[in-house]
Amino acid sequence: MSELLIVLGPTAVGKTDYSIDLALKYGSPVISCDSRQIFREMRIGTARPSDEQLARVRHYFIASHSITDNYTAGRYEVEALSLLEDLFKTHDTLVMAGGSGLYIDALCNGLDDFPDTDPQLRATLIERLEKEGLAPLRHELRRLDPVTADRIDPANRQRIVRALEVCIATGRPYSEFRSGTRKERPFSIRKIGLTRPREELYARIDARVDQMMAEGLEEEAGRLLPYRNLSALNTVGYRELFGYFDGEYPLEEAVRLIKRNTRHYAKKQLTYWARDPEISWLTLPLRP
RNA sequence: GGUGCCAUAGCUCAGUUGGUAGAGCAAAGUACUGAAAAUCCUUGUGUCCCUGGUUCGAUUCCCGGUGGCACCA
Repeated sequence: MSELLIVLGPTAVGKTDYSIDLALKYGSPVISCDSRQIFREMRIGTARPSDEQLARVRHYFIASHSITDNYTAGRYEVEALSLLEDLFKTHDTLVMAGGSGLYIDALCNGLDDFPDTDPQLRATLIERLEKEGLAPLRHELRRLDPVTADRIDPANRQRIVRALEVCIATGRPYSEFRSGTRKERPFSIRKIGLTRPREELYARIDARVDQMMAEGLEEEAGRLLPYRNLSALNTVGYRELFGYFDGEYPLEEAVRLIKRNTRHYAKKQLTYWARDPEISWLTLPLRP
């Protein structure tokens, strides 16, 4: 009986407006599924819904956590699931919206039950990575878990560190935890994918970046500069401005890079979802 | 009007001592299980400006043309 409608799509496609309309239609709040809008310290650069939009419909997981929380997809799965359980007591249909593919997958199918790992362990591994390079870590992973070592691209340091941290923390290979089974959810799911012609999407991205700059993205990024090492700040729109603050290039180059990297991000999102057969795609018309 | 330089991928250019060509950027495609707006991987056929000549063979050398730039009048 209970149904979850998930509005997904590339950045700047128009998810916010669409999901608010849908939520109003069903009397539902909007549950956000966005790994960056979740942070209260990041408003302009993440294109958080406006105060007017937030006033029209109750939103969850918008500005609800701090960049210092080290938020993860695993935590989102737990928190969002528990929220849904609660809301389904009083709603038949709930609307979720967001662009973070891994978070959506975590919620729909569940992540495997990896044990918690010590953040200190990851810090140690990253330190080794910086000092010794990737090769020793790759060899260690091959020794501890050849299956995963074969699966991960040899140059992908982030995923090698992650797999290694699980192997070391548990004493068992990372691949042993990967069951590949989907978790049952006590509600049905409908995924609605929003898309637009590529050129139109890119034009919207360019326009939105200009808009962000006009709203004071530079000032916001400057305020967050002391936190640049947090993974939350490893985000399009902020990292490019940090480079400008460092004197690596002029401001207009930073803006060009933000536009380019946002386009790349949108394309990556489309690639990620292209293989998901559960999505019903909807090509949005030009705005009147 | 004269002289010189330039014309090669969407852009900026390199190159071929004559055997149909390759970098950077842009772009496109791909992978994805607790950093995911992250992190990785792959992809260059293009009338080498046009006509004619030399040559077995011309994008390359030569004549002429067209366009651009610079300098001189």
